[in-house]
Amino acid sequence: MSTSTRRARERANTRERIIEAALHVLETEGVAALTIRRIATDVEYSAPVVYQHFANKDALVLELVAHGHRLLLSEFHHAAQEPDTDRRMTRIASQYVRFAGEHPHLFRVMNDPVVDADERRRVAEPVIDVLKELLTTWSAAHNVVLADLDQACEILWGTLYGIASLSYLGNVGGDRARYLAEQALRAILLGWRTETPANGRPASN
Amino acid sequence: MSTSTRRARERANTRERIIEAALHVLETEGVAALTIRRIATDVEYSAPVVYQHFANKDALVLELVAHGHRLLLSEFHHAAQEPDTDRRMTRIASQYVRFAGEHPHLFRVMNDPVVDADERRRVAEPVIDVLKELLTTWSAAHNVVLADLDQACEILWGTLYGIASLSYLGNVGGDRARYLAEQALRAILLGWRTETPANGRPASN
DNA sequence: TTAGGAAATCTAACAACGTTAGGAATGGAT
DNA sequence: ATCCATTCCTAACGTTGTTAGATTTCCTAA
Repeated sequence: MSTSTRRARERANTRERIIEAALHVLETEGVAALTIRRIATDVEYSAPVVYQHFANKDALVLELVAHGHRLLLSEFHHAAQEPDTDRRMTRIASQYVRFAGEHPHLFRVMNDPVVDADERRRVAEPVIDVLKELLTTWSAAHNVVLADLDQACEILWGTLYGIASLSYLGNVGGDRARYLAEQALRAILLGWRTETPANGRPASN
Repeated sequence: MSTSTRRARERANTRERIIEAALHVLETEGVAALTIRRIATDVEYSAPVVYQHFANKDALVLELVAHGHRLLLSEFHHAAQEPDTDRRMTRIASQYVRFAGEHPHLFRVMNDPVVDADERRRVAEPVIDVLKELLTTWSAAHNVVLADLDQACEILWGTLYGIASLSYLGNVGGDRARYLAEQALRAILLGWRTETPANGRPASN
């Protein structure tokens, strides 16, 4: 009995070590260096051992994607402590772009079509929920009635992703991208506020 | 003499056939099917022949990316014929997202980090120039003085790319993405207009 | 017309990849 | 001490991008 639990513990442990090794390779050397053999070497095993813990490479990468979203989520939670509703939004935007700049390779696999669309949406959900929550309190604070919260959130999410990609694809520098995200957010929010007259009629977005 | 020009013509011709075959494979079967051997087979040559026309696979893919941008540019030119300045902007936004939906695999390689960042920026330039031009006439028509045109353009470009990616990554449907892009554009432009008071003082974006 | 040489093309191979099969070692239970 | 399941490794398969070397094709020049 006790031996079987120990074995399970060891299994879970090496599984975790594989994920950590993969994450380290990805972050330090990029997606091209992320090979099964390389990971196996780093954890001092032969390549097939990896397949005892993950069905295939995509399943392992999915774990990295999930880790990335947890990381992003924690940074969002940190940024969400800002009391001012408006500054809170801009800080979220800035933080998202900063994340993309600080973890470019991770950011890449987090938005790579090779990982299944449903799985990707699933692991990204908590992050989007935070955005949705912040957007709700923001609209309440400004008496803005958004006709469709999901839609507004998707616009924000898409916009942030696009501008973050701008830097990650090398079109603009990281600092500028952060500034762009803040300005884009400001413009969008201002647009929504303007669409809602003082009497609080639902905006048509 | 005349034979050498004929040879050059034949060379250019097979080069073009390779590009067309590659484009066809990419659009119909996706990036995974785009292999050198497959392309060579389709043009009825052996694989090494491809390397007489392109230094490596990336150089060939870059040609597809350039083609994609030319295609996008022509659709932009078509959409830019809309006389109304505001509708022209929304049509551009809509058209961009539509392009991503109709050419998903092409859209993917057009924004793939495997192709060199400088080259990618270079082939995308004409498209961005159209966007910049449209943005200029729009701001003039509305007496909006944008402090930094490049920045405004980058925000637009990033936003459109982000929302197009939303559908291309499977987060939202194609029709909804097009609508989202229009709404995002509307909000941003409205935000910029609001930032510029009636007297035409430069907006702080 | 034919000998020579450049250009074009093919076959074969290399290294690296993801992945699987089959056997050897390990180690707790009877 | 024996058995059996788990763990692990070596070897291999098929595919990828890419290159070397041989072979064929075809124009040029004697």
